[in-house]
Amino acid sequence: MGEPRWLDEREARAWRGLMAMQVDLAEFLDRRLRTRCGLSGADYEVLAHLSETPDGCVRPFVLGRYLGWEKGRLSQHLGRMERRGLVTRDRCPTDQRGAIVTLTPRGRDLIEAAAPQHVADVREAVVDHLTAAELEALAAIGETVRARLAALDEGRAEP
Amino acid sequence: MGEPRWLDEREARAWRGLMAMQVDLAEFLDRRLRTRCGLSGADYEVLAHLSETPDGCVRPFVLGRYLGWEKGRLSQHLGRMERRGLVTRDRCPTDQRGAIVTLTPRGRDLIEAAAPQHVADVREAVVDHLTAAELEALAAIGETVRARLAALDEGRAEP
DNA sequence: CGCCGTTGGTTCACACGTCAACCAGCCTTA
DNA sequence: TAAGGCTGGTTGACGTGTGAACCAACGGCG
Repeated sequence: MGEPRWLDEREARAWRGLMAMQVDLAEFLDRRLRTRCGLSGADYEVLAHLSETPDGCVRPFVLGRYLGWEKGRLSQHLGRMERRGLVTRDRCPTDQRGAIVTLTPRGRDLIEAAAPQHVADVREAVVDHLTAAELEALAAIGETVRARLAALDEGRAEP
Repeated sequence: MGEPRWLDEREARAWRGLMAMQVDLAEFLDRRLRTRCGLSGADYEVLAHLSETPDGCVRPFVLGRYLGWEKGRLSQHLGRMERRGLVTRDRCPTDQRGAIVTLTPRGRDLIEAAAPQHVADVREAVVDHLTAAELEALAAIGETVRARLAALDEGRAEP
């Protein structure tokens, strides 16, 4: 490998901007969600997906694939959410190994109260303050980067 | 409050792009750092800052302010890094309360090996695949959003 | 049918972040 | 100089993420 190619001024500005924004943004959204709705970001994602299914129930492995979570994490998180009365877990009738997660009324109330709040937060912090061109750029950048990351991960799956 | 203003197609694409990129990117960079250098992202930040000081030592509270970390977190993290031989902690001679963190030779070796790797990862994943205009947009977006967040936090500090 | 690899989930040990309580040393000020 | 607030730092309880070990049920194949 040759000598390192450090970032130039423009590149460093963009990179620092991205990283700093990312940290602050995550902290802001999480804090809002936590203090106004009593939900963590993770809770929100789970409830949001659950509330979008026709009958408010999913197989955990489907949820896991959708969220991109490891199964251990999902299992533990669902356990905590169950203890708090946000979801229930029952044995799946058609596959005796597995479970089926269902949104409780309380869970549904919470997510339905949280969702508009959350969108408002997103607007307040980001979306409403960017130009159409910037929104476009953001989407394009996101897609480019994710494509790169997917390509880089390619050579990692199979030995 | 009125009815929620959901995101339209363009806004949702930008938002999802940003969120997904953020998650994947953090995971990628952390994994690279972890597997190639044996460092977590947090380790890297600490070591990087430490290695930039003239004599490789800092007061923890300075480090904490720079990184934006709570002091409890910093204290515990430094404890773990000390156990791993990356830094040492001694009593500060001029302020008997406090400590002074110093980079060990091993810590310096690690960060000096990790830094070029990390920059290469950043290039590989992001910087080298964006246009100059996109880099500019990213920096501008980051600044806009951080300014918004700072303004929103304004009304939170004093009761 | 019975074996065996795969799949869905749980659990454990550990690393990490947050928050609040706590302590010792500093600094002002009466 | 003693009192009291502030500051730098540690600790502990708790919630959360990661990785591996583990278990039971499914499903294909001899």
